[in-house]
Amino acid sequence: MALPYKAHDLFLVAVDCIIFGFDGKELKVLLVKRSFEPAKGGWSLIGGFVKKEESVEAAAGRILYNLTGLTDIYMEQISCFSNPNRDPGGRVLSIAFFALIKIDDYPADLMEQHNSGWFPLYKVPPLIFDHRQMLQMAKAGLQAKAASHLIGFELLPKKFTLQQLQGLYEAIYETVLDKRNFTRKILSLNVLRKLNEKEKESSKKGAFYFVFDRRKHAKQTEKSMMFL
Amino acid sequence: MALPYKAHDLFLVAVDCIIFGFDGKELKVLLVKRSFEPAKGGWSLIGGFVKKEESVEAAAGRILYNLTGLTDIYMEQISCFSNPNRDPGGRVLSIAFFALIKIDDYPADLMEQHNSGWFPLYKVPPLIFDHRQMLQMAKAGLQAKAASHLIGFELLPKKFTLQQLQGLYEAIYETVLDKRNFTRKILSLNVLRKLNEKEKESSKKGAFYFVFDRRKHAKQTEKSMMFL
DNA sequence: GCAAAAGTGTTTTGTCTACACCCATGA
DNA sequence: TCATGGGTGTAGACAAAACACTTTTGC
Repeated sequence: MALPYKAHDLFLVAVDCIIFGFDGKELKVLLVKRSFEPAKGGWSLIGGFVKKEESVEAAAGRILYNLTGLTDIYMEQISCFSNPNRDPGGRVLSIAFFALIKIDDYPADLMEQHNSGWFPLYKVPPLIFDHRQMLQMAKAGLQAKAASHLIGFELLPKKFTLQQLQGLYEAIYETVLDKRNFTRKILSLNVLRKLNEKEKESSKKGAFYFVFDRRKHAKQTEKSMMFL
Repeated sequence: MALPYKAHDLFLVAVDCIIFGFDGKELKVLLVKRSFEPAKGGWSLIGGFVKKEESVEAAAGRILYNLTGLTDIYMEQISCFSNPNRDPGGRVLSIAFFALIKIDDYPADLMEQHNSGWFPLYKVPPLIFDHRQMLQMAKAGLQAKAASHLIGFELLPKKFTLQQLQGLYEAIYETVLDKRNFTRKILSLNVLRKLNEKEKESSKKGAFYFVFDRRKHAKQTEKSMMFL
């Protein structure tokens, strides 16, 4: 069969991933030092080219796996970036994704190996191409999503204290929340299970651990998570 | 200079536009009968291929202009659709946009010329490829955006009555709103200007026209528009 | 015994919801 | 004069915001 779409322009298509992590205090983004031209040596989002036989989602998953060794990473498409001059190396479209990982799941040896590093959002170095803009949109997308869906847990260890959870939301929204109001609200969502175990690092008294309970969550109709 | 990105796969890239219109009663989407293979004769979103020297936004604008003769159409990127089998005619990525137009701005003669037609959202015929899925996402995107931004006015004529405006939000959210609560809320946003002129078609008494006042709007901090 | 973080309730405020009648007009 | 849609206010329920002290325990 003759291909019906002759005579149209062809594009290289990349994906770039804004990988967020949370260290208990700050929201951070994972960047790599680019190892090839153009813009070799510049700080860059994690990216790569899409292959013909895969979707862009599959490509993002593959690239994240290659970098981190992790599968089933929470991921969401942000936008297609397509300014004709965005990449001096060629005519490349890029589909940006944000991804949420538990910061401890990304082993330090891989960080060295890939020349990558975590940067707090307010200390991000100059980025190549339009990656700064991608980061801005990813941050906005994360805020929007977290306002209505319980995605925060993707950024926390399996068990966490309420104060860590509150700190995460404070980091995402760059705001300060009232401890009592936050506790009441999050518990009223009925998606947490309290463990009989305390985190004793950061205080003498110790704070109870909680886990996100998917069973409970499935039973809830999603309430607003707007903490602002 | 040698191109640094050799040996990566190339893609055709299309844009598809979900064009919404509002006739005073129903939210509608503009579809065309496809005039070429594959899927010739099937109902399709309005689309076309992206050219090398333009962004996807520019491509969408060009395609909308070619179809409607309109410029400065409100438009928002939804998502990239990239399933390898989505288009039997070739390996085509598509970037979906939703677009909002004032339904009367699209002249009837152009509709005939392009074999296009307006369909209420609950009476959409089977669509080609993944266009149904695009439409679903566009609808969700419209609802999400309209909840926090005053984009509804893009779908209404310059002057409109409060009942038309309410009808629009009811159509977008597929719900029924209380007239008094709606009136109070929308007027409290302080973005409308009441005209000294009445619409007398649909009632004996006549309903005052309002216009969206961009000056007032600029002075407001965007409040929630959630009417649900 | 004291420093440091954990945990816990009440009051006030504002917002959302539900609800029904009179008005102006053209036919 | 009557049928039609236009326009308007209030009370109750609920949710959000503000706010401070006691508890635990390792040092």
